[in-house]
Amino acid sequence: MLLVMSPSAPSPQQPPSRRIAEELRKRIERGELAAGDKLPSERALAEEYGAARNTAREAVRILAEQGLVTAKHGKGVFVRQPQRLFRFGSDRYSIKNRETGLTPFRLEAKRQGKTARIDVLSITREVPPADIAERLQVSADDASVVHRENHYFADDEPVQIVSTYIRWGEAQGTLLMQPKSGPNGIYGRLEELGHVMTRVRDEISARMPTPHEAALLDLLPGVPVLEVLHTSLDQNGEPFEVTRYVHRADQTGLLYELPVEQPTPPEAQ
Amino acid sequence: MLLVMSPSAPSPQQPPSRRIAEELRKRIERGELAAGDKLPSERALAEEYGAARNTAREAVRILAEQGLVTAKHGKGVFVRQPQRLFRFGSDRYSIKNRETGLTPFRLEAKRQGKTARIDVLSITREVPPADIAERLQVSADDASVVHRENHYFADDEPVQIVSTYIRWGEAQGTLLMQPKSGPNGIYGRLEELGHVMTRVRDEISARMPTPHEAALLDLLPGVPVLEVLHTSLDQNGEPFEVTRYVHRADQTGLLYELPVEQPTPPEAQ
DNA sequence: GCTTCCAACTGGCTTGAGCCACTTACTGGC
DNA sequence: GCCAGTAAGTGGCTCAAGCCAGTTGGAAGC
Repeated sequence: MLLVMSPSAPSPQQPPSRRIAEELRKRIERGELAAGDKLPSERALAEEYGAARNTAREAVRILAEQGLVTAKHGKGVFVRQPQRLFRFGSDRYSIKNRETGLTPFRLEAKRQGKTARIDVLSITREVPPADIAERLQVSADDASVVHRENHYFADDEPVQIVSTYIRWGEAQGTLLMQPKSGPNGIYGRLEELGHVMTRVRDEISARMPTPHEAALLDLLPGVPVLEVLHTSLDQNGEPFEVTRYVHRADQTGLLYELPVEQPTPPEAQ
Repeated sequence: MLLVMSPSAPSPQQPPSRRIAEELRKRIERGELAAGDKLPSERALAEEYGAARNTAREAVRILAEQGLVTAKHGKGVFVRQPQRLFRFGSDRYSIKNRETGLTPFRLEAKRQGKTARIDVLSITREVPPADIAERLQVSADDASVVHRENHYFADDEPVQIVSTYIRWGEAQGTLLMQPKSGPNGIYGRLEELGHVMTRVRDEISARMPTPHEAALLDLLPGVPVLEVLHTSLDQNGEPFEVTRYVHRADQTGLLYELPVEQPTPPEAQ
């Protein structure tokens, strides 16, 4: 039983909304529509492609989901500007940076000519989330940690949400419970408690934001977040502090520079 | 002129589709709908909330965009399973791993009980993209590099797209132009050329996939990608190889473990 | 028992209509 | 000159209806 194919339609039959989205994507990639340019209105697109407005609208939604364009209510749809990434380097943990008296965030902001702002949202004793408890080696059933939540801004735009967890037993009654944690910040206090930051472990993942995070970070549709689960290890290899960073991925990136372990001579340590 | 507010509606007036999406999200977070469970059908949701099917459908779309649920044509909409992350550790560059004879990817796959497959897609001389040329310190106007494109699979599921760039001048006529690049892979050959990998620099960002990447990686809506731009530096601090990794973020993560630079004693080296 | 077919379910996508909210520029009054 | 008002344009969102395409399970035929 043979079916004769219609001689037309050599393409794999895409639905109209996707076809329109792809056409627009090509126009953007070819530079016919540059960053910042306004796309034709939904009604204009509909007419141009002989489709309903909803179909044109769906095409725009697809592009927005890909992070290519941004709609502004009452104004139009615009090609998104590729943002200069705010890089968080692995030297942000470097102790020598403390000598400047600036936190790594303020340092990086200054380097990029932006003003930094850090809001201390809360400092509370809490029951830790499971992943935190596991890494900090504390109980996930008791209020075994202190949680410091900070929000970071560059030029008054929210950039990252930072949640730091420290053992309650160590923080209790110290400056670690205060917004102003003293010289060299919390790492200064933790060092006084006998924890010298010797190694760090950063676990990195990416995902779409929760609605709560999207609101806090002022995120547009189609922008994921970078999540870094950071563990500080002291001179004995013991974890003494765990921090969860949630970055907006359209404005921030990470940079790790590290030495490569060379092969050990046979039989030697 | 005073307006008397209707005594109801204390909430900030969310549109129905978002309200439905939020209700469903709460049901999932409360565990009433567990991972793998099937949501009510679009038609059922519409009736339940007294809305049109399109509105219920929009609610489901919002959840899919957040990566919470996945629609399967003809079957239904299901709560997404949190996947065990395939972790790429910073020791993947460690030379001591070469002793096993396994590439880091095969090693990690074995550790997780999965079968690894690596497809060599192409090995071609090319004009490098601007970001690559800058990092490899070659011309972005000539065909100055060799581009090796590989696709990595775990249990036959695509996991990452890897594009490695090497200087054409060094690769020309060597095993670096061959799919089987000999003992210890390309790093073995590059070492013979006098480049001992001494430091690495990884630049990490997250974004939504292009349609092309989404197809290659078999990505569902609402799943971002992790992009790692990796530069290998030799004993002289010179870059000799740059690789772009594109990971699917729902199944992979990165792990960096590194020593913290201690403060240098004043005036000493 | 086996297979084939079909009905009823699922999501995928489009249509065309309508109302709302935000933005902009122009117009008219003062 | 200034300001208020308005009209026209934009996206945001919903509706009701319809057809298509996978999926599933049971009924009918062999």
